Amino acid sequence: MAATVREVAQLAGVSPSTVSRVFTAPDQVQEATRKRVTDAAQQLGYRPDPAARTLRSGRTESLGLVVPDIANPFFPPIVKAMQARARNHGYTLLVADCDEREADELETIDAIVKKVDGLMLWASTLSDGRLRELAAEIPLVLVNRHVEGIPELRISLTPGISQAAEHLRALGHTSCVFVNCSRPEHLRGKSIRETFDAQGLSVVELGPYDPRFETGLHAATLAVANGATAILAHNDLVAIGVLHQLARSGVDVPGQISVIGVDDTLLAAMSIPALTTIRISPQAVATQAADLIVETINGSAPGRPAEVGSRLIPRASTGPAPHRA
Amino acid sequence: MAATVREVAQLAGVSPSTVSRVFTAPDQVQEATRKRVTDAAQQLGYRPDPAARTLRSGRTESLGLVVPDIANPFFPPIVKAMQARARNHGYTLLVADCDEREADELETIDAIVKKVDGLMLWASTLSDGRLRELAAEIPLVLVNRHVEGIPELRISLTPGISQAAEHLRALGHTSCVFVNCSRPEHLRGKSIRETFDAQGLSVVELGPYDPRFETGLHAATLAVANGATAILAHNDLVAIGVLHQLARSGVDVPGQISVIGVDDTLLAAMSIPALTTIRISPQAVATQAADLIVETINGSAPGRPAEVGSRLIPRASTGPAPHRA
DNA sequence: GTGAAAGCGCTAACAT
DNA sequence: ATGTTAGCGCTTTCAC
Repeated sequence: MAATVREVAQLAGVSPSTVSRVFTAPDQVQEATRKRVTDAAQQLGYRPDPAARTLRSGRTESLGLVVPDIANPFFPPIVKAMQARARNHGYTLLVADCDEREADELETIDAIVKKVDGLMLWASTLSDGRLRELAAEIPLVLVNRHVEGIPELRISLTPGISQAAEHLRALGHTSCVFVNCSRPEHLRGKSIRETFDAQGLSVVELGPYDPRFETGLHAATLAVANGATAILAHNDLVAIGVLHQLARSGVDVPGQISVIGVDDTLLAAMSIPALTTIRISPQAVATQAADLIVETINGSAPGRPAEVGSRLIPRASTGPAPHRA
Repeated sequence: MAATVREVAQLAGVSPSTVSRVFTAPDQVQEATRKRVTDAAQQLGYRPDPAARTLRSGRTESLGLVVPDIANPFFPPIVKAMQARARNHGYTLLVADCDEREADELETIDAIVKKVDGLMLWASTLSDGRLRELAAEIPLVLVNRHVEGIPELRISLTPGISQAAEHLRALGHTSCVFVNCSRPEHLRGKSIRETFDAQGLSVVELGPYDPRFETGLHAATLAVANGATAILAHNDLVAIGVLHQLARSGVDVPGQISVIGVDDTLLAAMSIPALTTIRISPQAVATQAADLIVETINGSAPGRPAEVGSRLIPRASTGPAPHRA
């Protein structure tokens, strides 16, 4: 069961190095020899020991991903896709949840740095300095965070926001509310204001709040009081909160108010009415991030940041603006 | 940065063994010596190398969890809680998604067996024989699967189902439909029939289907044609499908039909109307599974299977049965 | 309570 | 194309 290279080598009548080669560089060993080794390995149930391999070679064949909250429905599809992509590259994915807390993030990273060949940090809360230190220690990729000199995957909501603005304008809306739950430095608010302005839509920004269901409840009331006919929420979760509050208040969606979310989590497709939302492709994000970290590990990372876009998924929660009373 | 025990030892004026002890059995070394070592380690930024440690000690300090589909909203809260619990025990959690396919499950397990000290398999599709082989190779815990002689965590829906039956009876329902998506050997159907019978509720079983949203759409139509006043769905996802179809057909929930789900995923709390569901506590599941695998690793596993229960979470999708026409 | 010595299983450098 | 040799960084006897 716990066979070693040496035992396999002996049974196959070759040296340990040859056995090693069969598993790491098969084309360096002759067909016939390779077969003998493979057979011997099979017979003994040999599996290379990753720890020994790592110790000797310095490679773990693992990639680390640190996310703020894996219970956030946005992440599981990304994790799933990334795991598949990592495996294509020959890596195992090690996912760590740091529970949205900075102290935990450091601890979480510490717990896995030495176990992986590269690290992907999602919206890291660490300081620029710490991140630079980290990048000096291990190949690093930042998602949704910019630090000069560190490889980065940017998720751009701009296309989706433009499409949302066009969509709303085409439906005759003029007065919108944006429920903001980003930290100010993210500028999501600014970008939305500019885009909507360009389409001749007025936007009142609410917040910043926490990106929670209850925020949606609260914001819906404010938006109604405000006389808005369209609400763009920070994400699907908040949008669902908005939907709930509107349903509770007897406000018809989309008859009286249109609602748009962000992320296209499964919540969106399954709400009633189904939620119009801005989709960020989990596959695209996962693939790009994985590819980028692998390139970084190989020293072949391109200088410019990778980027994934977004697009509007129109569903039933948006419709024509109501006629003026 | 990449300091070793030897360097730390030298700086602290002690032997490598002492440095090792400071990190693995601190109470075996004197206060003063320990302090010298800790300081030296700090100064050099020393972190023990997990690969070397594993190679020498045979312990990886990691736990593996294999789930059928991490994008299923049932799992992320469990993964999150389990990661926290594992960390409490001093372990890192390695999660692997096998995409509901048996071939992938073997491959997935293979990819991580040698990297963990113990393995938790969720609803494994492997044969009893394979699982026994695996259990001989590595400490193993099965969740939602029974193989004689292998430690097991059982998730019992019985309490939740009883409560659901009582709940429906109290509301005056008599004619129910159960949308089954389990494989027959799971006996979920049988257990529900017996429990509902005992409460004097008639149950028509539909299926088995796949546990998908669309199944709910389809089942809703059948249930209505059937004249049922209550629908118990295989899980929340299916229940939401039912809700959608009913909304589309103008059937009022809970006015005309009551709907109950299973799992209490975030979909349940967020549907409109909010879904009455049978909750399985992710914390309980995660904690029990993690504790069980740790006990198994330590050779202190109890003989009898661990079990976590369930309970009904009444929300807005259930109400009094309509009066007979 | 601390040190010296050995070696976990593998791969990389070098030799052939 | 294959073998020989050495050693990755750590923990674990076994002495003292």
